[in-house]
Amino acid sequence: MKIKKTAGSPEPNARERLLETAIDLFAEKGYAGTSVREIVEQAGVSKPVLYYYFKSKEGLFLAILDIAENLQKDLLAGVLNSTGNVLDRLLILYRRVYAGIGENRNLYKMIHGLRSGPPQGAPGYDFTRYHRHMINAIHKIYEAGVDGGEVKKTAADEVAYLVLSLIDFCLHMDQVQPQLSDPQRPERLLRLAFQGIKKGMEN
Amino acid sequence: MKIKKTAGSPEPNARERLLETAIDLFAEKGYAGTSVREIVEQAGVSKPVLYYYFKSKEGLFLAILDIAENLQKDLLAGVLNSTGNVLDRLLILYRRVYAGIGENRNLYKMIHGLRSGPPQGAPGYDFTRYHRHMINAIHKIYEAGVDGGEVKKTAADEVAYLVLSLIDFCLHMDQVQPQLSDPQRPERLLRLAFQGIKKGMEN
DNA sequence: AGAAAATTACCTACCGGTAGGTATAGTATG
DNA sequence: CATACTATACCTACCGGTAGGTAATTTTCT
Repeated sequence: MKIKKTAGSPEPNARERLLETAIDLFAEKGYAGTSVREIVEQAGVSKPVLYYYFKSKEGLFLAILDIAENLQKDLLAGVLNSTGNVLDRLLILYRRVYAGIGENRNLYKMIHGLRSGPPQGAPGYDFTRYHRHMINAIHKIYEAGVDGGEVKKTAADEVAYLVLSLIDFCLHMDQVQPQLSDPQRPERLLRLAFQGIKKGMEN
Repeated sequence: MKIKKTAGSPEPNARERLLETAIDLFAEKGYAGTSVREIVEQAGVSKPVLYYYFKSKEGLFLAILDIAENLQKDLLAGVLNSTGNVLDRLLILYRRVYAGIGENRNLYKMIHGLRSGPPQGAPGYDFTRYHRHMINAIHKIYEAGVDGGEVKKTAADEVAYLVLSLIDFCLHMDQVQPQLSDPQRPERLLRLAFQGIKKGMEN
């Protein structure tokens, strides 16, 4: 009983290749800017194969987004298992996210582009979910710090926005201006935000 | 005789209408997602009119970006004429930017989408210029504060990134999740960043 | 066990429709 | 009459999607 076809079969199957190729192309040129012809050509399959596995260009697109959301869910679940003080845990959050993005660069790039840009003819999809998941995670970490008396009790919401804003910004920089990017910057900005900018706050 | 447009011609001319319509559509659906047919139809002109004033879809696109950059240049020049302490001037910066965006919502939306997303088949254009202009302005404001002994001397660059990150983030929210947006948030976040998050930093 | 039927996984060739862009012929005004 | 502007009609290339077929595997029936 064969497990798969021709036991060797080292190359990923057509479905897998289509997903990977589509992620790359959508990330690079956007949804409307990428034709199914390009995708199937670069994936080395024929057009109906795409329509066989996903039933349309939109179906392929949505399958990719499904993968992405599961990745984020798993990642954040892992982060929330961490222990330590607020700053440490926020840094863990950032590092894991950063590492996750490094492993799926183009997937993140694609999401990022669609999250902040026009739909480009792509099917309706609520991209704010990724944002909400992040805010929720930061909120939980911060609340643990409030309970432990480590950080100010006030304005947990505001802090979540502040933290996410600088993480988001650094990831954005990394994406858009990699030559100016610096993986250490979020850590510095987080410390800066913790200590305050004003003179006399040197701690 | 045909009653076309009478001498007065109070309505914006075709060129103007094309620009406005294109901004709206590019903002809403992206560059690749918008066809020249849609643009000319909605602008109430025929296709060759577009090719007469701008010589291609790309030409129209670049003309819009030219307008946008001049708007930003003028706005930042005005902000740098302001006086006061660092926080006040940063708030002025934010408020002017926010007001400017309010007056040209779709123009900003279009830039924002292209700045953080894939080119969508749009002609090459360095969108990082907008970012650089902002960083420069914040930097100048902050340096004035350092000279006046108002803020920490260290890490002027980092502060510029911190400030821009939260302004950017709030504008992004305003764009992407207006229901969660709050024009007052940047002001609160700026104050929070100035004072620090850590307990004992209450000022 | 072995033939028949169904399912899986892919192909070539082509569809109607629309994309960006243009050739040509006007009209209005200085 | 020349320049600026606008309309009709049309071009080719490419778009997303499909019709119809096939080779190979798996399932069902006897």
